[in-house]
Amino acid sequence: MSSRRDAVHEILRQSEGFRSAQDVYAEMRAEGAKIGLTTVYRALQALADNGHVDVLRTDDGESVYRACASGDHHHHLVCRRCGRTVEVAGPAVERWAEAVGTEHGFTEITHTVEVFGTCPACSAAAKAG
Amino acid sequence: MSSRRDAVHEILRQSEGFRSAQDVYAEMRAEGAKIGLTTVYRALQALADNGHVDVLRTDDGESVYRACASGDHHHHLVCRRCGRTVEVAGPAVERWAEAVGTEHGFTEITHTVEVFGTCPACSAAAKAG
DNA sequence: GTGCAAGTGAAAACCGTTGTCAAAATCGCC
DNA sequence: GGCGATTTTGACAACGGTTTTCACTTGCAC
Repeated sequence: MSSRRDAVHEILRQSEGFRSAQDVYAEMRAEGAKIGLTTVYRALQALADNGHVDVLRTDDGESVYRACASGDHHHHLVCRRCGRTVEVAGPAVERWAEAVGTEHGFTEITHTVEVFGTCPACSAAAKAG
Repeated sequence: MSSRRDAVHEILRQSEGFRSAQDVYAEMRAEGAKIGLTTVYRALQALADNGHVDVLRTDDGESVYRACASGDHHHHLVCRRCGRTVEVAGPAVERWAEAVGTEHGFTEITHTVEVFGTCPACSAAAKAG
């Protein structure tokens, strides 16, 4: 229905890593798209609600979004320099989280797991520079 | 040196779970302490920098702080209702994160892992209510 | 007491995000 | 195609947590 939402989704699909709302907005405007910041936020929220994109919070409280290949539950290995992201599955971690929770009598266990590092390209660049 | 910072630290020590800066500030004022919000923020940042308290971000972007018993690396099992927190160690998770990173050629691997659930008291209360 | 560095806090600035509301686009129906 | 109803859009204002600013106070050395 909404071409704007699709446009936002498309930007994320073309991105290697997580992008912030402001970032997506800036890129769309730079490409000449006529879109408002409000609409970008709404599109991202809607996409996140439908599970079409993954959301996480950066250390400084910004929400960042990514169109992930897998719709299933998975985690991310994110380069802290360039933001490039690899989707990773971790059955062991899922089990561990569940076990830790039930062990203490907790129910309805959920968890957040993110792995950060410096990707090969960036560590090479750092060494060269 | 600063008695204010100690006071802030003390509030956290007496708390069961993570507390927000505003929350700590409100409590101190309620107790009659003469302190400014600015100072609370500064104290919390300093404590976090020195590793005396752990920090994490809530889903709505607020920073929350906790004085943890262990100075070592550990994770948290947090009740999503009352905020009560249990410190948990997860050697398996540490290894998994490291392995996932190196497997993709990433270096300087770090990770964030938090487990959320409903604690026994809160799930009992929910059932009763 | 004097001088200086560090600490403090009220108020303002900041910044990402969310709400408001009128204009514009789209849909359903004839 | 025409037309009213509904949805979407976006400029702008508000919001809320955090950070900065800056003048004032406090503690310490001399």
